[in-house]
Amino acid sequence: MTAASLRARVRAELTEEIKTVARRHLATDGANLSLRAVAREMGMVSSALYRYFPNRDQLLTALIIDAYDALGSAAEAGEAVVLRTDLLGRWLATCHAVRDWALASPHEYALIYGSPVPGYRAPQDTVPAATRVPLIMGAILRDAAVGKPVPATASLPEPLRREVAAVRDLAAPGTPEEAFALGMTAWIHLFGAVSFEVFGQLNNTIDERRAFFDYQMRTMAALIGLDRTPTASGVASAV
Amino acid sequence: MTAASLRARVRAELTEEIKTVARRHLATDGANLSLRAVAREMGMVSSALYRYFPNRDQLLTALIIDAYDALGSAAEAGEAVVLRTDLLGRWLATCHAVRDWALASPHEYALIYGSPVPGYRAPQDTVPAATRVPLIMGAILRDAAVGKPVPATASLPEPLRREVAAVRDLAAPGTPEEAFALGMTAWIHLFGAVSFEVFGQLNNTIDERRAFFDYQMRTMAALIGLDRTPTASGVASAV
DNA sequence: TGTACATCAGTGAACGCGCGTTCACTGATGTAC
DNA sequence: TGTACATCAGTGAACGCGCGTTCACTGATGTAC
Repeated sequence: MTAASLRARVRAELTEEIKTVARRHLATDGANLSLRAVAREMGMVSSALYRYFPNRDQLLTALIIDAYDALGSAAEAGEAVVLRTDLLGRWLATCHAVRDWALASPHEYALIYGSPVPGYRAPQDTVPAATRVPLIMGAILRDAAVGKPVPATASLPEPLRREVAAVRDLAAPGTPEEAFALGMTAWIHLFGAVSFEVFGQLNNTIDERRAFFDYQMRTMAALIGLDRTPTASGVASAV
Repeated sequence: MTAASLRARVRAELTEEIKTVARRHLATDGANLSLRAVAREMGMVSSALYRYFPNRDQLLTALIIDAYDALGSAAEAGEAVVLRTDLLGRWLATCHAVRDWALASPHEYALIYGSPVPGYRAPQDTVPAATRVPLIMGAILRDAAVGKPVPATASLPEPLRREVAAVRDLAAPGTPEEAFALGMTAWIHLFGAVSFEVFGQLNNTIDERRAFFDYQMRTMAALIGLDRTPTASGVASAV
């Protein structure tokens, strides 16, 4: 390792540390994170942070991308462990991994799925990280669609059907629009259920959070026609 | 009207005006609303606001209660117009009223269904206003349940079943747990779908927002077994 | 009805904080010859 | 290998703001006798 790469390495480590400290501050300050507080905690003068991030918004953007990536990795890891033929298991594993991550990192979850930060506009760089969870679900949908009839659904008016088809082509090519539209509904439900729980809407109502979530995800799985395929023996339990 | 009640009346009007101005400021400041900015816009000195609200948190609380009430009124008004026997129509009318209100008042919506405000803890006074929408849905569920068999659902483990039953007793007494659990799922989906749209998760994905929402709500309505009852002729269109 | 007193709304100054960002600078680390 | 120069990280002061809340006060409105 040359001396030059040592400096680069220190820089990379400090950049990571700034983000770690900032992540912790999300808990107290929410999205109106204080650069000065972060600098203080790092034992630096506030202006020093400008060597690492050009301004507050870009630090926020970095945190957002990291959050999407952490969530995506957690979901991918959870899903990867399940037998490929166990579609229901893969589905539930994905959903529970999303929920588990959100409960463990509620403020990062709020950053990406909560109310938009006033005055902040997320740049396009967040997109690839943000699509990781939808892509997992798309893959499951595609596997589920092979050799199945087109499901009966509520009607999809023509312009909507075209938009659904466009998304389908990215996430689950070959899947019928009807099946994919149900899949998008389940995807929205997943985040709706997690947000409800993480943001406190279930307080004083349901304490059996995990069971309730599992019930909902199974309900949606049934809606999109997932089940444990009987040809696979010794199916891994996903939950 | 006596002179005393005149003073009281002016006070009530100013209290309303403060809230109206504060509501407008939610758009720029989000939940970290500035009292000084509100006072400035009212042409008052900031300390004068303390004659009307003891502190910033209580002003926020008042805004939250008002938001829940506005949403509740909108939903009740939308639903009330539909023929009582048209259960699907009542359901869709409620859902669309919620969505319409949220799109018209996105920052107030964020205040009540977005990420929690760091450092703010909502007091119990918000509860009655917050339950208005669930109560409408409960009434529809109850009407839908009469004379129908218990629906088949994913399993409800015993402790969860008991909690669902407790909520059911408040919102839709007499409804089977299975039907009510599906109803709660649909309720969560409603707010999940609205949040997704209002918080921008559908950007660059689906532009046919209303059609997509309608599709989803119909899908959930089918899940809980709602349909237009054939005995009612001349059913009012809810959407 | 008139007057003395109490209530209340709004003022203005102050306390004690906070913030993001810029800028000229020092001194250490790395590079090229 | 040694030296001159360039790059870079971090400092500290400053700019120009912002904030919630308290407090003693003035003057108008309302109440009781």
